[in-house]
Amino acid sequence: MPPADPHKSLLHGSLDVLVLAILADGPQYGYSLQKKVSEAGNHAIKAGTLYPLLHRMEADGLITPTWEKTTGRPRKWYALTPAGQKALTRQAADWQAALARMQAVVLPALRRVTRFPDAPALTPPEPA
Amino acid sequence: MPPADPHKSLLHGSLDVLVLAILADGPQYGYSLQKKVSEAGNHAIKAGTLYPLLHRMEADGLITPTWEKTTGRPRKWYALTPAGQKALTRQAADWQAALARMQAVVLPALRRVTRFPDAPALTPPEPA
DNA sequence: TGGCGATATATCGAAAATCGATATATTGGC
DNA sequence: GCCAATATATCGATTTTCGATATATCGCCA
Repeated sequence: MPPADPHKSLLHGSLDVLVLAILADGPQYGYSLQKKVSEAGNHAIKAGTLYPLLHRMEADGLITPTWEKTTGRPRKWYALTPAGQKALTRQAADWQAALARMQAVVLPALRRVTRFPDAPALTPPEPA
Repeated sequence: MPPADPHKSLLHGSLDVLVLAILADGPQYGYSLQKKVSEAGNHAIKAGTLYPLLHRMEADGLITPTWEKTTGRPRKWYALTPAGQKALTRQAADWQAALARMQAVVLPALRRVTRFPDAPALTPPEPA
């Protein structure tokens, strides 16, 4: 059912996978998701980013909301739907695969550049 | 000197880190970078995405080009500058940190959902 | 009592990133 | 001769994200 997100790939985002993964552990509401996603990603996610994303995932049938009337501002709890669980299975597996490949490139590069931080810049093989 | 990328965070992108990491192993030209980045990320990156990105990184002083007049279309080789090496050190470290935290969320979720793919969706703690 | 920060959801316009298409040019295979 | 692969580049349209703003309640502190 999800119209298969137009662009936006494994390389970017991670936001969708992260939200789905957090919800796999139990329902959360927007504000708590914002905190958890920010903590997991080591970077603050703005409300203006998260809420439209949640609305899109809800429209795609991946998550389903339940309003809770608490004291204070009411909370909108989101739970994974079966479609959301399937999406998580697929997306998280793809994410792992891409991650492993990227690590194979980034880790050696980080080691090299950390060990020899002042090494001279390399030059092209045989530039004209 | 890089104007400290406006938005675009660790959570997304990875494209910058990946390009810097590949160049840490030696110079590459656009087309070869396109292939290598696509392979590493498990997803095809379009030329219309990569070339503007390379121009931006060049403008930021992270990479420096050298034209090579080969038989066929000439190649523009890119090499890491010292600033590019510093950027790689910082960005790759941040990337690792964010990655470790995200893995801590995604891996258990993937295991749970893979092991019990048809488990009933969880419901909010005490929805009104 | 009054103000402020945290909690909580939501929308809007602006800026940035990415795509998809197109342009240009050479080489090699069929 | 035609098409695919190589190779760099730009352009408009779509999508994403930010930053700001709106609204509302609660608790804290002066």
